[in-house]
Amino acid sequence: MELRHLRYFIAVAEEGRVTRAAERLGMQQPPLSQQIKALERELDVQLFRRRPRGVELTDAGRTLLADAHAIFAQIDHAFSATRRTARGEQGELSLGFTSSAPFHPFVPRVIRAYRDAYPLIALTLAEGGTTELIDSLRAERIDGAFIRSPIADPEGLSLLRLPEEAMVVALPSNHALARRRVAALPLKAFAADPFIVYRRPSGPGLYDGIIAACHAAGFTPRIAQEAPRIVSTLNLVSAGLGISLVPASLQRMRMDGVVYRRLKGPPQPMAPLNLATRRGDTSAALRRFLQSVRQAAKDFRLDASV
Amino acid sequence: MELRHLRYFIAVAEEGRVTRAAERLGMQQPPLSQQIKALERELDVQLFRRRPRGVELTDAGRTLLADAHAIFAQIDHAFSATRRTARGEQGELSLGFTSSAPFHPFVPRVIRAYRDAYPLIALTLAEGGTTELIDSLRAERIDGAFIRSPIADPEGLSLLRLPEEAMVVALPSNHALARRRVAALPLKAFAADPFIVYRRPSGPGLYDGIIAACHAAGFTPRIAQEAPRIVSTLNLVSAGLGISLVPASLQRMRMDGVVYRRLKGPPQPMAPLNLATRRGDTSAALRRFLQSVRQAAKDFRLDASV
DNA sequence: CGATATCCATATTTATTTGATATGGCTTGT
DNA sequence: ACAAGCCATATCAAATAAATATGGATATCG
Repeated sequence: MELRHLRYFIAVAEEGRVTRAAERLGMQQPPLSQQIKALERELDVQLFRRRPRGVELTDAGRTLLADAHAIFAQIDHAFSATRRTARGEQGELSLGFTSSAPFHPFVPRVIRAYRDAYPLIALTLAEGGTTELIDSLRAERIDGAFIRSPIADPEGLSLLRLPEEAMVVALPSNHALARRRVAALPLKAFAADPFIVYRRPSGPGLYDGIIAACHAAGFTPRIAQEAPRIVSTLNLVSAGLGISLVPASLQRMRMDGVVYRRLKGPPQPMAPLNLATRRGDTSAALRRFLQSVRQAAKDFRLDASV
Repeated sequence: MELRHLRYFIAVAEEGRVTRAAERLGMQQPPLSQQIKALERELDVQLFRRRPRGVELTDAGRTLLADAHAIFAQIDHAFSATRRTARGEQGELSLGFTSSAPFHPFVPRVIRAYRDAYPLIALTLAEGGTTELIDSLRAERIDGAFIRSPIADPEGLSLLRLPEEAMVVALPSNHALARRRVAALPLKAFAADPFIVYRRPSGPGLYDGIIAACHAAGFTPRIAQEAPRIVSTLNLVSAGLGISLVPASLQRMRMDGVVYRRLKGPPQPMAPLNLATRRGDTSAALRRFLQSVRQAAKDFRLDASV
């Protein structure tokens, strides 16, 4: 059985005569008669009654005709779904976030834009630690990950730099400098404070940037604690264990006992934002997402410069 | 596009290598590669990524694979539905009844047997006057009709005689003979009574049989009323307008003011039962139904003789 | 590290199958 | 009775699918 048989069958059934159906199909009558007969032979069912003035569907033929239309409709559907998938307009995309990434306004903005542009993509979002995200990326459990810092071993991965943001200092609210109602403080003012830093088990994280900024400010910070995630550093600050430098967008996370102050540079330590993907990932959905990300980054910088 | 392309595509997708898929399909590798490429060209979509160790589905290919299975499932379904229809195991059948027919135990029995044997046939049942039923039959609104009497113009129709039943007399309950608690009475006892007979606008109906029986009993009945349906004669009997002869099965219709008495023949007037169908109706569903009817008639006569 | 095996792609030839042409038989309407 | 319309069959031509032969790329093994 081939689709040709069904196509011919439909034409004959609808026209009621083989000759006219052959015209409609752009062919001659005899081969059409043969193909219809071949279909009947394969099904072992008489589909038409041959009448002097044409042919007439049998009950069985009527049954087949109804289903034949449905079959072609389904094939059309399958084809357009396949094409949409190839164009990246349909399918699935899994994205990961490190805990602080969603605070950066760029991230929710690009997700929103992408969802609006490609509503047929089923988007899966997952939060996780940077190391875990990179593993998931390599294992193809996710297709992209918003992370802060560059990664130690970029082998096979590709990193897209996104707009970075300033860091601010998070102080316990009973800190001497927290009482003063100033908008910004120089980094050097915290030379004596214990620092709580975010450093993941392997790799640099934001750690190096902070140390470097302190050095540039003329002191070596005293590291009191290390926390595995940026968000958890705030808990330690709140407990009064020290101060911390966190991305400015974290200020949206209001927390009892924590006060934020901008840093009056230079040096102005910055928190990067990156999108990690697999190098050589051919997924069209991802390709579209990267387009959206690049566009959003351009728009974002434009907004910021205004 | 032909189904061949989809068949080949499924084989390659499932095997993961063209060579092995070709073996499974009983063909060589090069033509298979070509057909896959032809499918990709028609869709204008890359379905596989060629790898050194085989081929790998793209996202678009995965989409198509899922749908391809569904397409073949639907085709299988269409084919078996067509075959079932051809065998008369699936489809539709419309039957008509004259009002008194369903009282004859044969009729519900054969309907039940047929429904049990062919549950996939959607059965439509309709009641109507004999003339109306015959018209419906000719117009192909129904496929068969259970009627009592032979029909005037059997042109193009076929009549199957079914087990006939005795007629009984229906008396008003205040009739002199109704008071006497006898099981059966001779027809001659009603020589003086006004008769209510069933006669349809055209054609003989049961009328002729009744008249003939009376003549055989030695009198000419006095016709007081004619009623268009057998059942409505009972209303007239109940009203005391006369007596009527009705099929014995009508006794199941208990009616205030009506008493039934068997007739002590000879002569014993009989009520026939017939199944009318279109001559040359090729419907397999009808063919099966006629089989069931013939079988049921055989069983019925066997039961009666026991 | 070179040799080999594996696998897919391309080119060419062969085989199959589809479609076209010619023709005949049947039914209906004039 | 004859002509027109329609489908079936037989034969021939064309298109297309499949087979064979071969080459190129990449991993596997000695």
